[in-house]
Formats: sequence, structure tokens, C-alpha cells
Amino acid sequence: MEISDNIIKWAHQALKELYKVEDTELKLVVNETRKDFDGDYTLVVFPLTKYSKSSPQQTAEDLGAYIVERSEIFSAYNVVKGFLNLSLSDASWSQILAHLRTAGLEINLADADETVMVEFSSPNTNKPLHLGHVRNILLGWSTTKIFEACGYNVVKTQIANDRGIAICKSMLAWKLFADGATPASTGTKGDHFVGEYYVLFERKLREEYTTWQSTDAAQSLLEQSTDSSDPESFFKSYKNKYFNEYSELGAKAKSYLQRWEAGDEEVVALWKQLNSWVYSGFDETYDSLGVDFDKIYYESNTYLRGKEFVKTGLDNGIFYQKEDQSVWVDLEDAGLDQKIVLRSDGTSVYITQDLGTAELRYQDYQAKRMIYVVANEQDYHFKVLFEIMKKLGAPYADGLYHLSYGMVELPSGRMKTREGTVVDADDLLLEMREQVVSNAVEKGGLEDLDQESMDQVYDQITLGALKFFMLKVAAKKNMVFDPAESVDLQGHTGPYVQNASVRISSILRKYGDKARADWSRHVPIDAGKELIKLMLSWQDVLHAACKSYDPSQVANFSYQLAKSFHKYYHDAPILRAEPEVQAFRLELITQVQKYLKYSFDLLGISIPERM
RNA sequence: GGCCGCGUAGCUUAACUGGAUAGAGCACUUGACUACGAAUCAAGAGGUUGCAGGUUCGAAUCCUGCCGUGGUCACCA
Repeated sequence: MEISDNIIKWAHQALKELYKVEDTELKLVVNETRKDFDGDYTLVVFPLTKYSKSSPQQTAEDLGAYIVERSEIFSAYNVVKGFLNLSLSDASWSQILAHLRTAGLEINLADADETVMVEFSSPNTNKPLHLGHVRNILLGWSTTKIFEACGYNVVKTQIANDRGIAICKSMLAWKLFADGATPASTGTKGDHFVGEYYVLFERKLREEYTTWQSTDAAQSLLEQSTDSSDPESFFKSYKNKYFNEYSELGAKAKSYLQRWEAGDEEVVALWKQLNSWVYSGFDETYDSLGVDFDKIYYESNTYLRGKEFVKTGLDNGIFYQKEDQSVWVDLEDAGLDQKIVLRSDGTSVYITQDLGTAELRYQDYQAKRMIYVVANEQDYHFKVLFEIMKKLGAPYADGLYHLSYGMVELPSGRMKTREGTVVDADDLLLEMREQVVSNAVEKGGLEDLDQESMDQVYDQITLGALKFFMLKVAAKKNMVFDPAESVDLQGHTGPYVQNASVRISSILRKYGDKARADWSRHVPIDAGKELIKLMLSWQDVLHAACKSYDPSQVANFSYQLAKSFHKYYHDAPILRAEPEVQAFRLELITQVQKYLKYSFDLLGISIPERM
């Protein structure tokens, strides 16, 4: 029972009878009526005047009279300019409520047995997860829930970037300076432990570099440089080259990388040791965020893949080889550049690996759709990747989607490792939880719960606050994360929505199992009508969220519903109402809670019974 | 500099993808708790939707050009 579809159907019928319009494809727009006008739903008639050959007002009058006379659910209409406002009849409200009791929360947008793969998180294994990862993880998780709700089989995956120079830096620093320390011996979470050695490496390297800058060799390089007279900026831009050509630490780290690629036993064992520490740390963080994965791919297993792709691409003439043996693809006809896909020494580059991984995943799951949740700094990379896939004719090429999201910035600007402004995921959760506990203690009311139940409620509120804060903003926008504001539990927040449900639980608990009167003839107050209309729009919201890969639409829905409920709660006494009224209201808030819980579940947020 | 995003109240943001007088939250001012739970509600103030053109019945939304801002332009990942 979709009201807007219903209106469109009537409008088409009216157009046919009144104006002999046969075009059933004609696109009509129906909105919910704005609050300042009478009515529940509004049909925009401006585009129809070319058929009616009369003014917008007259056309709307004609359509309104036609529909109200014949339809049972609309009892009145009014016209403002070219807008036809239709009002639902008194009798239809309880019918719609009855309908909502059994209406499905899920929809089906998928082909039979259609699988979609969602990649998210995808961390480097040399340091802990931070705020940026949190946005990624929450977006990815909610996306999987939304696709499941739309009938897809979903495979949650990530690629662990577990090899490369970064982890080698941590390995080397640990080897040189740790003196055998472990996460267990120091009481440190594994990923933080390894991260500390990465930071230590960078610090030692900086010290080494500073010392080197005053050597004769460095000074003569500075004098020879033409593009920069200022020593500070010269050495800043020279750092990479220093690392690669002069640095002792750099040379050692690079030798680790080479030995790793050669399968050197000692280095591989060290690498495994550090990574295992990191994974156990990540697992804790994922666990406290309430997320998990079906399948993890490791870069160390896949980074050599993709070469067969390059070969077929060469055979098909899609790629070409330069004299130095490097392989390239020309994407200029698609508005992109020429891009290298294989180095002159025959080794893979980043994109080669992604080509191979996509193919591997397709072999594993036959998913014709793959969603990559990756920050927008890689927009260009994914354009190139998808374009290459198309050229290669991969059967899943059209189903590849980059769910690009904006950077998370702090009020002071972008997070910078150098300046120590990176917000650690675990620290953030702890701080927010402290705030939640202190608010709850001040507010009181949970004293009779045992410690375990109380802890669970605190966790639910903490995660509700964090997840809602991050998911309410449209993914592609950069967002400003204000730690102070994020722990605010009032206003446009997760706890505000949770509180609506908690209030409903409280009423239902107090009412108990007593029998309820017949409510089928009751007509709700305005705030109740608002709730019914909102719930009726749910399937459209879910549809749009899925089509646009956008959890923020679900977040906005739940907030709207909670806000309308809080008003209803204020306007409509329930336990003190007459039996018939009471029964209607109990049913209404039962349904509201169902929609609140379900929409929040799609955001990855659970709702407590008390808070 | 080329290419790709993004500019909405002091701050954080929404607007059903072209529809009515641009909605909310925070902060600010004011009112409502011997209560179905005040993590709430109600009211006030706050806007030339970066600027200038264009497209049409109608533009925050589409087009063009500026301005600001971020990202990206490696045989790094």
C-alpha cells in the first residue's frame, strides 16, 4: 500500500478520462504535503497543463474532484497554485496502521540469489585504527546491512595491507630497540604495540636525517640544488631521496623488504609475529565496534596476482609494452591518462594487484557487484581500475562501485601523524564511554541493574552516539569530527533516537499484557498522523538508501521518526486515555518502536530497553 | 597548472534528485517536571543557499564563468 503510487495511478486514470492522455509513462511527482498547508500528500500538476490546456489551478481542481469522488482513501482536496493537496479520510488512518503491523520492513531489489561483495576497513598492519578507519568501517557495515535488507546475499570482506615498507619499518625498529618486549610483557594492545615501533622508527630516522644534514656531503648537495635556496624546504623535499639513497635505517628497512620478498625465513618469521599481534589488536577493536567479516584477503597473498591479466591485456592489444618492458594502458579515450600496469622489472604495481584481487573474488563468490568502501583520495585510482576492467571485458565490470567518502577532519584541521593529532579508534571509544557513564550516573535510574546489564547499556549508548554521529552525514562529504560535540547526547544524536524507543518500552512495560480494546474507528491526532505517514515512507527510504549507497538516509529517517514520536509522547497521553484511544496509541507506538529498532539495526546500532 | 569533489544560519548539517514561505541540531534567550522517564517538549532570534550570468511555469539542485577550499596528478600503496 504505497500512497504515492496510489495517487499516481488515480492521476493517470483521470488524465486519460478527462484529457484523453494515453501516456502511462508520464512521470508524476508526489510529495508529502508541507506542514504549512492542509492535506497529507501533494501532486504537482504544473507539468500537466500542456495536456489539460487549462491553468494549473483548474487542472488541479479537475484532478482533485475526480480523485476524491472515486477514491476511498482520500476525502478532501485543496489547490494552492499548481499544487493539489489531498487529505486522507478519517477511516484510512486505522487501516494504514493495521497494514503497518504486517507490512514487511525489507524490500527486494535483487535478482534471484544475487550476491554483492562489500570491501571495507582494509587497514595497513603497521599501526592501529584511527578515526578515518572508523568512518570507513561504519559506512561499510551499514551498507552491508542495507543491501541485505534489500534482498541481496552480502559478503563482507577486507584486504589486509600486510606487506611493504611500512611493516618493515616496524619490524626493524622492534628488532633494534625492543629488546624482546611483546604486547604481553608490556601489557599493550597488539596493534598499538606495533604502531609504537613504527613511530619509533620514524623518530630515529628523523634524528639520523638531522645529523646527516650537517655533513659535508649534504651541504654540497644543498649548494648544488637550483630549485631551492632555502635549506629547510630543500631538506624537506629531499627526505624521500635521502631515505632511499643515504639513510642507514632506510637501507636496513629496504633490505628487510627484499629479504621478505625472497622468502627469507628469519624475516618472514618476524613479519608473521608482528602481524599476528596487530590482528589480535584489530580483532578487539572490531569486536568493540560490533563488526565482523566473512572473508579476509591478504595483500601478501594477492600482490603478485594480476600478471595474467596483463598478459591477456597484451594479447588483446588493450595494453602495450614500452622498450624498457614496462606495460601500459591508454585510457585517454575515456578521459583518463596513460597508466602503468606492470613495472619494467616485471613486478606488480598497486593497480595490478587490484585487478588480480577482483578476479580472485569473482572466482570465489561469483559476485557481479563489488562495492569498495575507500576514501575519496583514491577516486582517480578507482576510475582507472574500473575502466581497465571494462576494457578487459570482465563480466562483473559494470557492477563495480567505489563508495567514496570524504575525509574526517578535526576542528583544528586534518589529522596529521607528524603532529600527533591522529584520533585513535580505541581511545575515542573509551573517552566517549566515560562521558556516557558520567551522564547516566548523573541522570540516575539504572541503579537496580546488575553491573553486567549496566555495562551493556553503556556500550549500546556509546556505540549509538558514535555511529549515528558518523553515519548521519552523507558519505561523500568531508566531515568535521568534534570530539566534544560527539559525546553530546542531546539533540540530533543516536541517544536521542534510542531514548524514544526506551520511552516506548517503558509504557509498554507498564501497560503489560492486559487485553486491548478495538481501535479500528479511532482517528489519530496530527502528531499521530505524522508518525503513520513516516512509517509508510520507510520502503521508499530503504530503496533510495540502497540505490544511492547512502546510510545517511536511513539515519535521517530514524531521527525524523524519533523526533515525531517525542512530540507525540508529549501531546498524546496513553496510559490515562480512554480504552479505544489507548488501544490505538499503544498499537501506534509499538509500530514506531519496530521501525526505530529496524532502521537503527541497519546502521549497526542496537537499542536498550532502559537507559 | 590539468583533472575530480565540496561551498547552505556563528558552528554541525537536511532538503524525497527541478517543486510551495530552504528544514533540523548545537550554542544563545524564554517557558514546561508532586510525570506514560526532562538524554524530553514548546516558543524566540538567527539565511541574498560563495559570486555573476543562463536554461523555464519554477533553481540550493541543471549549464557557463569566476572566487574559496580539499583531494589527486609516482615504475608508492
